[in-house]
Amino acid sequence: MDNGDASKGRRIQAVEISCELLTALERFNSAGVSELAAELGRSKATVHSHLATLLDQEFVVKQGTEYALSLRFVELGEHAKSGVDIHDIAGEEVPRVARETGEVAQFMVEEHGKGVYLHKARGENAIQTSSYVGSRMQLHCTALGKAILSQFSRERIRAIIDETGLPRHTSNTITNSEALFAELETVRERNVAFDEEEVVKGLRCVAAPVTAGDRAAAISVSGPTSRFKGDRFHETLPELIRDAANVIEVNAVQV
Amino acid sequence: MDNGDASKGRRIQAVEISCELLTALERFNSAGVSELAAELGRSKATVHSHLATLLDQEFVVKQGTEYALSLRFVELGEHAKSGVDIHDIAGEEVPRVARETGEVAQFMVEEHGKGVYLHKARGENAIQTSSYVGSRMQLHCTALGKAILSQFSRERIRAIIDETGLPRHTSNTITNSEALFAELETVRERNVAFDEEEVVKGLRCVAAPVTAGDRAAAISVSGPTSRFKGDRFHETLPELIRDAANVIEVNAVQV
DNA sequence: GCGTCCGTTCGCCTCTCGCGAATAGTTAAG
DNA sequence: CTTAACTATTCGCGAGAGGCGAACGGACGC
Repeated sequence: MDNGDASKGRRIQAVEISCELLTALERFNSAGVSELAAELGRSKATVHSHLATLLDQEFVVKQGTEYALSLRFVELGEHAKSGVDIHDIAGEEVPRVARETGEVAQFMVEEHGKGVYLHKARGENAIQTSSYVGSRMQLHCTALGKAILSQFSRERIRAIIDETGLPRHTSNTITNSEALFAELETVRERNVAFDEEEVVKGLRCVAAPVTAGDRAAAISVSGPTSRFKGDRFHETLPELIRDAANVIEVNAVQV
Repeated sequence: MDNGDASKGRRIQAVEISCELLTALERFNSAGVSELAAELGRSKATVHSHLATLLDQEFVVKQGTEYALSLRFVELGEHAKSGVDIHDIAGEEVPRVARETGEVAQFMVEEHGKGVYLHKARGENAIQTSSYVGSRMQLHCTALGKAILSQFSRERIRAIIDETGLPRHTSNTITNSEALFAELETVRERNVAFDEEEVVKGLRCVAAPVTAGDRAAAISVSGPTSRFKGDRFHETLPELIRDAANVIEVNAVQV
C-alpha cells in the first residue's frame, strides 16, 4: 500500500515558497518582486532572496527588473517526457490519426490525478482547441480523461474526485459521481469514451484508453458537432481510435 | 548597471538543495532516496523531506519507491518558451530551412551565458546530431554559439569565458580567447559563423545571428563535411541561412 | 532464521530564513 | 529642480525551520 501522496513526514516551507513562486511566474510570464510578494502574501525581502537563489540556480532569468521562468524548464520538461515510456510511440500515432481524420488528435497521460496533454496534432480541417502540450485538465469532463479513469479502481477514482471535485463546464458536464461511475462502466465495455460537449459547447471527442507502460494514458480525436455525429461519431471514429490505441500498445511491448 | 547574476543578497539553502535534487533527478531519470542523498552529499532525512515537499507541490512523481521529474516541467517549459518572443516565428523558418537544404536546421537562444536549442528540424538527408530541444551548449564551439557571441560586447564575452572556460572538443575547437575574439570579428563582418568540426569530427555548420526580440539568437544548418565544402559551404548555405535569419527579424518587427 | 538493504520517522540543537523597517534607485508629476 | 510614489535591495533580529544522526519498520536474499 504505497499511496501516491498524502503521506506524513516533514515539509520544507522554503521549498514550498519557491514552488509557489515558480507557479506564479508561470501565470505572470514575467513579474517584479513587489508584484510577486503581493501575489504570494509574503514580504518583499523573502521573495527577493528566493528569486536570487533561483537565479543563481538558473531556474529563473532576470531581464531588467523583472523575473521570468528560465529555459531550463524546457530541458527538464523534455526529460520528464522521455520518462513516459510510450511517449515516442504515441508521437508517431497521433499525427497519423490527425492526418487520416483531418481533425485534432491528442494524447494524454495521467499524473497526480489530472490529465496532461503530451501530443497534439492538427489535421486538414482541425478546429482550434485550448489545450496545448503540457497543459493539465481534470479527468471527469474529457473523453481522454474518462478513458484514463476507466483504467482505475473505484477507490482510486473516488480519491481523485474527492481531491479535485467535479466542476461543471457546460450543461453536459458530469457532476455526479454515481453518473460518472456508470459512464465509466460503459467505457470499459465499449473500450471507448465520448465527450459530448462536456467541456466546450460544440466540441465532441472520441478517446480510447491506452494500457501500456507504467502510466494510464489515452488517445483521442476531437472535432465540431457538425462533423461528429451519426455513424462517424458512433462507429467509424471509435473504431479508428481503438485501432490507434492498439497500435501504441502493441509497439510498447517491443520496447 | 543591472548585472545579470553575481549580485549579493541572501540565498536560501533549502531552495538550493531542492534545485540540486531536481538536477540530479534529471541525470538519473528516476532514483531513490538513498541514491540521491549520496549524490548530493546530504542526509537521507533531508532528501526525504525535500522530496515529500516537491511531491506535494507536484514537481515530482513517485512510482513505488522511486522519484522522477513530474510532467509539470513540460508545462513550465512551454511557458518559458513562449516567453521568447521570436520563438513561434523561428518555428516556421527552421523546418523550411531543413526542407530546402535537406539537412538539419536549428535555432538557439542565449541564456545564462549558454546556448539553448529551441527548434530542430531534419531534412531529407539529415544526419544525427546529439542536440535536442532544451539542451544546452557552451557558446564558443558551435556556429550558433559564435553567431550569438558576435552580438555581445567584448566585456560580456569576457565574462562568459571567465565563467565557463573554453574547453576543447576536437582539435579544431577554439580554446584561446584572443583567437575567439578575432573570429567573432569576421563573424560580424560577414554576418555568418562557421563551425568546422569544432565540436564533432566530420560535422560542419553554418549559422547566422538573429538580432530581434529581447534575446540574442541564431539559426543554423548542419551537415557532414562530405556535403559541406566548396561553394555550397562558403557561399550558398551562408546566403540561405542569412536570408532565413532576416525573415525572422522582419517578421519579429510586426509582432 | 539472520543480515542487509531500503524508505521513513523522531528529537535535538543550531543557524536559517521570514519579517518589518530602513535604504537606494527610478520614474512621474508639479 | 523638488517632491512624491513607486520600485528593488539590504540589514538585524528572533522564532522556529530544517539538517542531521540515530532509531525504526518493511522487503528481499541467503
